[in-house]
Amino acid sequence: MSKRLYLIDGNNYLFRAFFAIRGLSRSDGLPTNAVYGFTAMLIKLLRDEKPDYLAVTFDASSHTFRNDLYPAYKAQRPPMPEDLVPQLPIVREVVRAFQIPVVEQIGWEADDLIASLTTRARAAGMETTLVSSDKDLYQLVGPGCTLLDTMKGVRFGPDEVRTKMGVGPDQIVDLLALMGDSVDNIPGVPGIGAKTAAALLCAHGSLDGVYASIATDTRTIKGKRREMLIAHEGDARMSQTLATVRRDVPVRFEIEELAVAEPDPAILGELFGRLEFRTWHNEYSKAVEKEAPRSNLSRDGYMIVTDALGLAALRTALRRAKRIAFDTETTGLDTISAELVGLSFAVDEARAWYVPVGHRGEGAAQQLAKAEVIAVLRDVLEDPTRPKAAQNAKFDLQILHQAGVDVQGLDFDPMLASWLLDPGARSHGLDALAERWLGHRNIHFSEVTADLGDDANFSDVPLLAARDYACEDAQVAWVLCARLEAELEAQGLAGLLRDLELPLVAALAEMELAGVRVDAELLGRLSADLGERAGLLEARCHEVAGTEFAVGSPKQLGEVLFDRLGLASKKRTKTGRSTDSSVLEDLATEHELPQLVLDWRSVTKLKSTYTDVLPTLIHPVTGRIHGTFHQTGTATGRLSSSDPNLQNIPVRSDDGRRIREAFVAAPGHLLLAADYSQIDLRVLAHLCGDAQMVQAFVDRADIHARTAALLFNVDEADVSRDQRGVAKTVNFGILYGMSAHRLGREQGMTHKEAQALIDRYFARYPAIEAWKEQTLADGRKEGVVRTLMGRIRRVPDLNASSHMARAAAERIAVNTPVQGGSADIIKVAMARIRDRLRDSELAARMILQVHDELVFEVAEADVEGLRALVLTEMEGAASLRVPLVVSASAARDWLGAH
DNA sequence: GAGCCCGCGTAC
DNA sequence: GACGTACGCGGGCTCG
Repeated sequence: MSKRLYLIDGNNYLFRAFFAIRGLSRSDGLPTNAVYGFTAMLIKLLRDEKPDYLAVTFDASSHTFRNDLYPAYKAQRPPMPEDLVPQLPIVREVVRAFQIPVVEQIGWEADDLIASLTTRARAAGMETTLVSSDKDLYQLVGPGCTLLDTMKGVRFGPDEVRTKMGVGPDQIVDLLALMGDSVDNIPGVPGIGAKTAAALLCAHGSLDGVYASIATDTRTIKGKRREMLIAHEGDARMSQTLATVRRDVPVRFEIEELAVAEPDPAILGELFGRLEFRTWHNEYSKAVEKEAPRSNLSRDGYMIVTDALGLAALRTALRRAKRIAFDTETTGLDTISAELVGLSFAVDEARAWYVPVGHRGEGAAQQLAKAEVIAVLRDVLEDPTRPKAAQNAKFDLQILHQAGVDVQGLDFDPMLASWLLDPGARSHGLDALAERWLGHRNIHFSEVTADLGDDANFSDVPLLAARDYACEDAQVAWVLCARLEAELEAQGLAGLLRDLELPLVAALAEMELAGVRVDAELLGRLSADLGERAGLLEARCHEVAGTEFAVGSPKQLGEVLFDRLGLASKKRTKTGRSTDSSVLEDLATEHELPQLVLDWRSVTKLKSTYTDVLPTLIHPVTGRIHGTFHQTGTATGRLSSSDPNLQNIPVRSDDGRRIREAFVAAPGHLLLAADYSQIDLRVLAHLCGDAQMVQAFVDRADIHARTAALLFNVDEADVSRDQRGVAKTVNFGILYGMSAHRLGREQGMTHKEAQALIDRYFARYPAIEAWKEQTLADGRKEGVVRTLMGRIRRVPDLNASSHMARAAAERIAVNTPVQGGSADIIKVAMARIRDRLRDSELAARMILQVHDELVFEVAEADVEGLRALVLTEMEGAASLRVPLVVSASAARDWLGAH
């Protein structure tokens, strides 16, 4: 295939970009619209067309031979828009940053340079593409030369030119000579436009043909038109010269110098940063990071196992290893339906193996059968005395479980280790960890799957590429284990990983695989009901507002409430006036609309987030919903949940509770829900050791009533509902660092009263304040706060100079030991329950965790057996200064189990 | 039109 | 701005 040269008509594109994109400028006011549009074109061209040779041409000066011939040439041009002028040098800078030659020569127009380069390229056997929309350039179209309008996505060959202009490329000059060009101020012949000119040329072939015929042929050329042609022959002849591009300019570039070079992403990233083109800035800056040198990890020790001998050798190496890092490659991320494609193992920094078992296409014939591989490696994988490690081991455990292997002896997981070291860190992915800790850039998944089709997966990756990718993951995981283990030891976190987080991995893996059964029909009925009510409420909102508006748009709602109806805006958000529920509740006394909006929101929230979505997440194979529990999803030590989030299923409102009813047990089974009573306050009581608070829990008192009694100096038996409510708010407020301002607002009291209440709270529970102060002092000194079981969270802002940042950090520092301590406790319980269930005869599975609650699915006959086991393990998960109390009950559905 | 941020609301 | 931890929806803006 011949080489392809692309010549960009710089001025043409600059002007088009300028007018196509309006109002884009840098924050200091420098206009950047034309630069932006031009750059977008350039990037698109490079990506879509992948030129071999490329140059951008510009007009270098306003005076050319055409002005000598005809001083008025281009004289009518309006001056360049003043917003475009400062962008000219910037565009040149962008082009240079892309390593693309800028071709411009004094005394020549870009068109002449383009024509001359095209001529040379044609002689060299190249294909030229002119990137422009200028009709002057149509004359160059022909063999080996087409014109591309990237903005319209149209490529012009001779046929397209003929269709558009009515004449072929070789007649374009004569066409322009006759019709003229008002933009360039080429006179042409008055009275002859595009249509007439084309018709004349069709009839007579060329300008010369037209004038040769004029004397003899009075039939087709007659009247006024004939007179004008004769009178303006001079103009026509001159116009012809003006419109003809020169193909013989001594352009100071050899074609070879126009070869496309790889641009330096650092330069581009920096330039785009200055221009405030954020997306490109990020993209190229990221590319710079990716180009970081590979570390000294070697691929020399990567092996691929495709025969029995190799497999036996691998088995021997694994049996001799102190620690095995392994990884699974699969057809997808859905662990229910994903198929095992290959296994990789590393036993030290140098040696790694890849065992393909499920590749298709090329090389598939060589690979060992999955059953054979599993048969040979099973005893190593299932041997609890052989330490094994894997990045995000939960996934690999699930995949291997589906393949019939029950992995034992999980000993390390870099992802969990990284999270324990800094639970606030942005990413704990293998690639990020390799960069951060080893300065090593991993082969990215997209690199090995890049050239495969849309339906491709890892099983389509060629064996050698798969070997490198998979072995690297095992190798990097192995090295990270060694590195992070030392780090954990140094920070006193190794025990937390070993005794708490790792034992939890299998529990979570099994929970996710178990999934939860939902009643799709019930959800469907709920959706329909909610949808109907939403429609009625929306119509009523419009009616009451006196206008149609998007009820779900806080912006539009704000306009209706505050501008149209004149209600008072009480609260601001970063971008406007708040319409959140507290505001609407306040406004509800003044107008009917706020309450209608609140009702609409509640109904549509339930529908769009739960009843519409949950049925779509039912797995086709199991008929159940398999959410994900993230072990590294929070900064405090809690789990998080997604797809769906099973930890925020409604329970507080009546409508919400109907959704819980849709979470049901399988036939013959029940759901048992067991939840800790007041676990956060118990942890707080334990941490601070406050005598009063500890006594309240030892007495098994109602903590909120007891607090109210202390706050209001009444007998516990005489505490009113309101008093208990206030005490409850204060109890929780303390955990979160609530301000007196908010407490007052929520409880309808003055700021002063609220402050007095908080002061009295701390006076009654004096150790709480002392503990807070101690926690903050330790935090300031060490930069971290700790939970019961030694989990840490970094809180550098405890020493921040900004008052607001410091106050926020202080709330975090106080809340984290409490929230994290509760998380520690339930995690211990989960791991123990999982182990005990495994050894028991009970037909029961743990299926959900909601921070202080565990939900099990259990055969009806085993409910009592399970309840006893669960209560024992949950209440015994930690021994605190206060008892842990758990209540558990069972029912067909989750709502009933409370 | 995809991707992202924002406001909002659900849970503990 | 003012209460900690999450996830996820729809609206709407930016950028492509």
